[in-house]
Formats: sequence, structure tokens, C-alpha cells
Amino acid sequence: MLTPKQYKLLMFIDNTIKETGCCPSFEEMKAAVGIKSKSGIHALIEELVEREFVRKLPHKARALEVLKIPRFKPKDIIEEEKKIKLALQNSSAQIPLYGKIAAGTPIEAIAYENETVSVPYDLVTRGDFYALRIEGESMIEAGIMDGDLAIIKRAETAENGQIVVALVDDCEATLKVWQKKDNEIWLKPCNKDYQIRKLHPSQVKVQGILNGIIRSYN
Amino acid sequence: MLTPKQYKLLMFIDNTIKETGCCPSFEEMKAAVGIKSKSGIHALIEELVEREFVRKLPHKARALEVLKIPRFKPKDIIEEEKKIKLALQNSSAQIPLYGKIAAGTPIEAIAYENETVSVPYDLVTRGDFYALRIEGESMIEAGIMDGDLAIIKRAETAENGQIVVALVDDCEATLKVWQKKDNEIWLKPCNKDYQIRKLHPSQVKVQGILNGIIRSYN
DNA sequence: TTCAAAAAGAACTAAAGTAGAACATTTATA
DNA sequence: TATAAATGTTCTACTTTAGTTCTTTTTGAA
Repeated sequence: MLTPKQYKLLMFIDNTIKETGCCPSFEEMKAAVGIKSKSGIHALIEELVEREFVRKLPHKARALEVLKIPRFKPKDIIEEEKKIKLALQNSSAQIPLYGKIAAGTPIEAIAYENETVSVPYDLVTRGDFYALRIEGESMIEAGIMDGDLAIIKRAETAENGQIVVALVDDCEATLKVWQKKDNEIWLKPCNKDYQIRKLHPSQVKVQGILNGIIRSYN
Repeated sequence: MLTPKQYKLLMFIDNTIKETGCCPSFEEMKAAVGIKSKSGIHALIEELVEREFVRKLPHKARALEVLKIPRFKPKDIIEEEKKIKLALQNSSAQIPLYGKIAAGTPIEAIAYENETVSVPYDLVTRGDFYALRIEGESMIEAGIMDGDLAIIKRAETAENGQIVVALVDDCEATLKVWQKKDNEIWLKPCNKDYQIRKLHPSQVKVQGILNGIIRSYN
């Protein structure tokens, strides 16, 4: 069994080699493991060599080879990973803000390029997400208000009843409830004052599915 | 296993062979790696040969063979890890979740003690915040739905028109629009089916002002 | 408090990288 | 095939980066 430091160092070496193709130097390892002196790294590596987790090419610099990874992680590492998981849940992610989208009459979408917004991480796990600013009132009965931030998951298909970003005739993007009826697509607003749009499937493309709403009263 | 220069050269050789079909000369390698002398290239190649990454056909010019290149992690895993790192950096704020609050009939508030929720940091700058889970439909016309997470900023007073957490008769907490009329406080729901409550100022205390909504469709 | 293990730091040794020139070999072609 | 041009090898000298070894300091557990 390795000590937490040994394990951490071993994983760092393995990771660095797999990511960059070359072996890290002692200086780099210092930073990664959180040790201030090279001699500490030296000692750790000697341990790893003795236990045959790594091999040193003699009289070479930056010449370590990882031979194996232990099956069991030290307790401290497990603890740490749990903490990271928790922190991840309590953290936010950056997703691009692509502009405004009509919840009423369709307006510009995919307008701004480099803006991003931060959203709680657990709203955007697994998948590719972006945000749109809601404009208009057509989805008001679904609790989606003018000015809300819609978190959209990129998708090309949708299930009936899902709220989607739909591109109509390759030019207007709109947020509506998706419903496939026979050979028609219905885009249903959530506001009595708006009409359902009934379109031929060839006219409509799904660009994403509504995954969340963030509103700020600031 | 490799030093950065060795790796760079190896990749250059490998790429050149794959692209042009023939091995680059030392002069070309010089330019690619950023070295002014051929002897440096020679030394690098000797190292690569020793580590069995390339093979030299003896007595041939431009006759190197790449035997192996370091194997990498799949790109999507690297992407995922980057995402996690970013997410950890953009970690959001923790605020206590104090329980459910009626947006209909008032229910328990200030119930749970140690639960917290995470919210995007910019929703909770300046001030003391807590969260409540919305229950009921009384604020539905304000886009506040059953199950939404309400981000509340602690406050003792409110302006007319603000949505507040109001404590009535020291026992029921409720989320309503605050309106002071003459010598009465009006707590206005946002739902035609609910009545405005008109109360004497001594009966009502402001406990906070609605600052944001987070909804997840997960 | 005491002791051992871990870490820090300094001083040192070794390897990697750089450069230029002279020399050797291979390749193209006159 | 003779020869020049292209290519590769070896050597020296030097700078920078990397790794080792030792002593001192800190830390943490008995």
C-alpha cells in the first residue's frame, strides 16, 4: 500500500506522461504533490522504484516509466476524491451565452460569440450546454419569463412534451413545447394569447432541449 | 519517459513521415524543434534510439523509422477533466436551505438546519442569503413554480412591489408581493385564484427579499 | 517531552540542451 | 563514375536544467 503522497505522485507522473507525452521534472512534481523541496520528491520516487511502481532509466533525466497503478487507493485519497465530488456539486460551470431567443416572436439567436455565463455544475453534467436569454412571454404559463436565462442541452431530437429550441425554416429560433402529431410538428407556446404553430417536419429542426432556468431579480 | 525536446522531435518525425512519406533531414528537424545546430538533433535522435522510440537504418540518410509514440488518454477524457477543473475554479457559493415555503398556504419555514445548496456566485454577492424551496402555486404568474428554489436575501424591510418572505403572526411564513397601503400591509399572491391578504403592520415581519430563482428540469 | 519520520534547504553532480566547426558519408547528376 | 551538394557524425566548449546527497528543521505521534 502506498502512502497518500506516493500515490499522488505516481498518479501525477502517469497522468503527465499520458497527457503531454513526456516525463515531468522534479520541479513540476514538487508543485503537483505540494512539497517544497526536491529531496522530498527524490525520496518518494526511491520508494516507488523499490516497490516497482516506476522504473528509472539509469543516468537519465526525465526518464521515469510507470510500471503499474495500485488497485487500492489510500484512504486519504478516497476522502479527497469525495470532497472533490462534493465541491463539484457545489460549483458552477461556464457555458456560452448565445444570445436571446424569442418566447414570443422569434428574434436573434446564435448572435453573441464569446460571452459565457456561469451555472450550477449539476445543471450541466454530461452533455454540451449553452444558454439563451428569454425574450417575450409566450412560455409564461410554464414559468418562463421574459429575461430568464434558459439552460439548453444541445440535441437534435426531442420527445413529445419537452421544451425545445426549434429552428424553423432555417432562420427563426424559438422556444416551444415539442409535439409530433402524425406527419406534423406542433410547436406549442405556454400562453393562451399565442397560437400553436403546426409545421411540416422538414421545416423544423431541434437545436436543443431546455434543461433549466435561472432567474435573477437583481 | 521522454524530455520535452525529445517528444517534440519524435512527433515531428512521425508527422512528417506520415504526411510526406519520407523522413525529414536534420536541417528540417533543426527548424522544427528550434535548434541551430545539427549536433543537437543528433544527440536527441541518439536518445530516441536508445529508448527505442525510433530506429536508424544503418548507413542511410533520411532513414529513421518511428517504432512507437507515447500513448495518450482519449481526448474526451481530457476534455472532461478540463471541465471539472474549470468547474472547481468557478465554484459557487453555499447558502443554507431553510426548508419549504408556501407560495400557497403557508407551510414550514426555517425547518432544516444544516442543509445547504449551491448557487452561482453572482446571484449572492453582497448580503446574507438563504434558500427556500417553493411549494404551491400562489406565485405562478410571477413565474415562480412549485419546486423552484428561491434565493432570498436577508432583510427586515422591503419596498412596495418586491417579492418578500413575510412572517405573519410570528408563525406562518409565506412568499408574496409586498405592498404597504396606508396603515395596512398587503401581501399579494400572483395567481388569480388566491386572495390578497390585508394585515396590520404589527402582524407582519419581512424576513427577506426574493433575489433569484433556480429551477432544474432534471 | 522525546524521538523518529517527513520535509526543507543548500551544495553538489550529472544530464540535457545549445552552438559551431571539421569531418565523413550518402545521394544526385553532370 | 566523378564530383558537388546534401546529409549525417563527431568533437569541443559552454549554459541551463535536472537529479542527488547531505545537513538542518519541522512535525506529529508515543
